[in-house]
Amino acid sequence: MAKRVSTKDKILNAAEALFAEHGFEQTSLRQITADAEVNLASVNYHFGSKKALIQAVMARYLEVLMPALERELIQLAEQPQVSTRAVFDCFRAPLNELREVRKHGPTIFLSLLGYAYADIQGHLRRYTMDHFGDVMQRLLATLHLANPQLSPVDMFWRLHFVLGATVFAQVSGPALREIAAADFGEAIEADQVIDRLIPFLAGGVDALTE
Amino acid sequence: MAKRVSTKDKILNAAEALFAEHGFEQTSLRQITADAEVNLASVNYHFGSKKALIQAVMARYLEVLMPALERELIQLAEQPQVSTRAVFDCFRAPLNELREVRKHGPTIFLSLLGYAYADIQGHLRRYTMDHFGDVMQRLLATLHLANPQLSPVDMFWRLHFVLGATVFAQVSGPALREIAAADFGEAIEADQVIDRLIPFLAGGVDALTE
DNA sequence: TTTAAATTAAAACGCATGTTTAAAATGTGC
DNA sequence: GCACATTTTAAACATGCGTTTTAATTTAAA
Repeated sequence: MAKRVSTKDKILNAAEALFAEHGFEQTSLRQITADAEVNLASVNYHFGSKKALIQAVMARYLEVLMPALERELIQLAEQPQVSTRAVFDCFRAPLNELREVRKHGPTIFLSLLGYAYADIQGHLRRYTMDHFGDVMQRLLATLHLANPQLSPVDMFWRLHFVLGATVFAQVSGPALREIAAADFGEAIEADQVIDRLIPFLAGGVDALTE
Repeated sequence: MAKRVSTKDKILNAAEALFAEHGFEQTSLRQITADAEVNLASVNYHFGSKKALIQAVMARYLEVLMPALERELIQLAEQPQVSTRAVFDCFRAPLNELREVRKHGPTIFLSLLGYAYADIQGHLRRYTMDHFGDVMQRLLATLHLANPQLSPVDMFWRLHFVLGATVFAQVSGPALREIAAADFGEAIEADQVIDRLIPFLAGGVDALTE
């Protein structure tokens, strides 16, 4: 008794898996529709274009993550003391909530975000900026609470270094985990990468300016 | 009296500029040969394939940077004390030497490196790993001198976070500099991004493990 | 100057992409 | 059960890509 899944959802599920593994540009509609076992034309019928499909895939996660992250940041800002580490820890719970979207939601989303950011010139920059813009502003403000000694422009740059390390670690994650397992005999899960990442990021943001 | 430039060099120059701005996959041979004002087929005639052209573009910089970086790292390892910051400062002189290859050599090279790394699945991963492998080992070893309290696998991950932040900062650099200039009225040069980056990286590597 | 090699040039090839079309099939409300 | 809207299907379309081919041209050696 297989449960009926709509063509639209079949496409979204197949697309997000392929996008997370190979990136947006590297994934063709033919691969997606083959995996989803639907007709090629149904993507354009249901979503209009590949661009719109990409945004729909991202939206499923953003609509869960963004309100949760904003909630955490607002809550943190009410504390008398705010540390850089506490700011980054704000991401933990919202990312974990993505598990409700999908089992490996946190990993998938971060991979997608990585590819979205890597696609510098593309339409995704504007799209993600439109959705991330206000949260980024709040992030900057909260980080400034934690590091009042850093100028806004200093914090701007460090926040983007943080983003860079994060999305890059995630995109390179599978290959790196493979290398690490081979070289150090220590296989870590994808989810644990962020545990290694957060202390690094906090240390970088807190570093003294030169 | 215009100086004669060989077709091969015209292609290399046009290709590296387009690659650094748009990435490897996003740049077509037709764009390159149009900019270089040479025939489309000359790329395959002189280089054999687009892959080989990409490698030739990278090689011009790698052949200058790698020996210089190795020299610096060897020299540093002879010191009685090695700090993380000192390790990253080892990159400054070798990167600056790329100015002899081209005026904006350091910036161009880091952009190329960013795209090379972003191209996870591609042939460039193997190519760059082949050329970077031993230097990466030396980097790991030198960083371990600076941070004996970190385990090799910890250092492995942090080094890749470093790489991620670096290449991402460079690829996103132009867009970010634009935003920074608009939001903070402060336009910084591409070369200065690395001055902001190095303290961040050193702080991240030196951070306490959780 | 002649002859052979190296280079440039224009055109086409084969392939993959996103998209559109038009007909067939399915579902839905009366 | 009919009529209409929705969805699925197969095929073709238009475009851009890296590459190859073949001939013309330039260069260099004899």
